[in-house]
Amino acid sequence: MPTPSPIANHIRRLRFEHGEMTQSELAERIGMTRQTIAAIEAGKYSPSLDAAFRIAQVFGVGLGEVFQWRA
Amino acid sequence: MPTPSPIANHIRRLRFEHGEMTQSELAERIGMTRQTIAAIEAGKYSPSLDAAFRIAQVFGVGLGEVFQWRA
DNA sequence: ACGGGATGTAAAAGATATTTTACATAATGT
DNA sequence: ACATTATGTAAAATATCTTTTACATCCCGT
Repeated sequence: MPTPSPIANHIRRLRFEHGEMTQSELAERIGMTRQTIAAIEAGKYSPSLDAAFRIAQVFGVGLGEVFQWRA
Repeated sequence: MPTPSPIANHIRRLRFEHGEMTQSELAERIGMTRQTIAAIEAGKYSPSLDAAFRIAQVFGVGLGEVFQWRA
């Protein structure tokens, strides 16, 4: 299991706020797999900055509105 | 050599705006190596979100003011 | 009760990021 | 001229992220 990250995220909320978007849909739209979305959403590890940017863009918000740093 | 990333950054400018901070100093402050800073600064690959957050915090700005997505 | 869609999770393989070690050059101060 | 500091860069090893494959449960509609 990957190392837990000190980064909180609001992916799940954003998904539901955007038409009940499913993990699979989100994954497909940013070119990643469902498992990766699930892991990031669960905070199992911190994603690449690239992945983070693509996720934020799907929701039309800035990085800071998806991921928050606590440490 | 790592893959070039579609992410632009302003680390170098920010370093100089913050007391001519050196790559080594920045690296030390965020617990990474000088080579990693150099590679990120040169856009050789996109850092982890964790590294990105730590860099932004050193400069006291948000992620978007350090890294910008173009793609 | 059954089937399908959404999610949780895990192990192994693959890809990418980061460290370590090492050497090079340019700029600066003495 | 010499030493020191900052930076560029590279190869190999290590760590971390991501995919692939697979199976599990939960929930909802029929």
